[in-house]
This record gives sequence, C-alpha cells and structure tokens, in this order.
Amino acid sequence: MAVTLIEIYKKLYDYFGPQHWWPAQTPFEVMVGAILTQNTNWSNVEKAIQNLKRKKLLSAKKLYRLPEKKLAALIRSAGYYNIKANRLKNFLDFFIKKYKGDIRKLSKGNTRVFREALLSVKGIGAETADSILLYALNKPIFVVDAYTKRILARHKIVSPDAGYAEVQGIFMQNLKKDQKLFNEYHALLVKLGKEFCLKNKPKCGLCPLK
DNA sequence: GACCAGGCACATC
DNA sequence: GATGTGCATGGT
Repeated sequence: MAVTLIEIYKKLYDYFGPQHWWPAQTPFEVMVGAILTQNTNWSNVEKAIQNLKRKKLLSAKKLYRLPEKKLAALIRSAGYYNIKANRLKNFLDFFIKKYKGDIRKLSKGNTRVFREALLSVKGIGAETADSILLYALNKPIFVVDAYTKRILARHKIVSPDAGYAEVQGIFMQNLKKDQKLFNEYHALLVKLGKEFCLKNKPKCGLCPLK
C-alpha cells in the first residue's frame, strides 16, 4: 500500500471530525438498526425506529411478543419491511432463547464463536453481524460495507471484486485492534462515501483523500 | 421517472 | 463458485 490505512484515517478524521457512531441510545437499538439499515438509507431507518419508540416497543421482549405483521407495518418506512420483520423476529428468537434477551450475556464468551452464532441467524450476514459486534458490543471487529469496498477499490487498495473477508482482513491486519479506532474509521468511510465517493457521480476531484 | 441507499438469501448455471 | 434476482420505501 502506497498510502497506509492509518494515514487515510488521519486525513478523514482531520477533515470530518468525530462521527459519534452508532446513532442510537442503547445497544439493543443498535442491533435493531443494524438489521433495518440493510441496503437502506439511514433516514428511512430512523423513521421506523421512531415508530417503535413512540409505541414503547423498542425492547427485545416487547418486539418478541409483537405479531410479525404488526412489526412489518411499523417498520414500513425502512423498506423491505416484510423481509426485515422476519429477520428481526429471527434475531429476537435467537436473542431471547439463547441469551434471555440480556445484552450482558451477549458480551461474554469468545467473540469469534459468537460471530458464527450471529451468522447462523437467517437474515444476519457478515456486515450486520460485525455492526452488532462493533457498535452494540464494543468488540474490535472492523465493519465492511459497500462504501468501504468502493472507496478502497477507487484508491486501488483492493480489487473491485474483493470479498468481504478480504477487505476486512486488510483493515484488521494493518491496524491496531482498537474498538474506538474501528468505530470511528468505519463511520468516517461512510461519511466520505455519502459525500464524495458516490456510485455514479463521484466527486473524486474534491475527495479529501487527494 | 430514474437512481440510489450503512445487505441478504436463494435460484440457477 | 460465480452470477443474477427479489425484496421496497423515501430522498434527490
């Protein structure tokens, strides 16, 4: 790598400042948001979460008891609402039955083993699992998303068709395994992606990494 | 009206 | 193992 990952991080941090991720009040809210934001604009997710909060349903046990159809209607704004209601239910079933809906029980044990358990839940893939590990449970796991891949590919750090594990490995093998660093770095990449590294009309000329 | 957004599972080849 | 497709709302 001509430019090191930590140099990129410093440039992004100097330019954008701290991002204060994840935008949520509780770890449970992070986990719900992680599922709702799959391939979806965050502002649409916020509306869905506000609906749940307004109805005082944003807890594992309340959502677990809520019929899937009703849940789907409440999260409509987040898009893919039927599939996401089902994914939330799958996760809640896992969370309640294996961990009694207790966030403290989640944090215990081996992170790698718990990641595998999360991945076994239908509807939770690598990015969602890692978002939960990093942003809800404060584990030093790097989250890779579409922005991350696009930015690294544009800067020729990875091939455009690199897989999730490969991209994640580049970060985790070249940076100190620091939860706060991984938190801020991923959030900064999303910020950069939203503002400069656009899909069709990238503002590469204005990119703060240049 | 087209395009896109902080993915994932599943079908098909 | 790679590649394609359905899922869906709301902002630009």
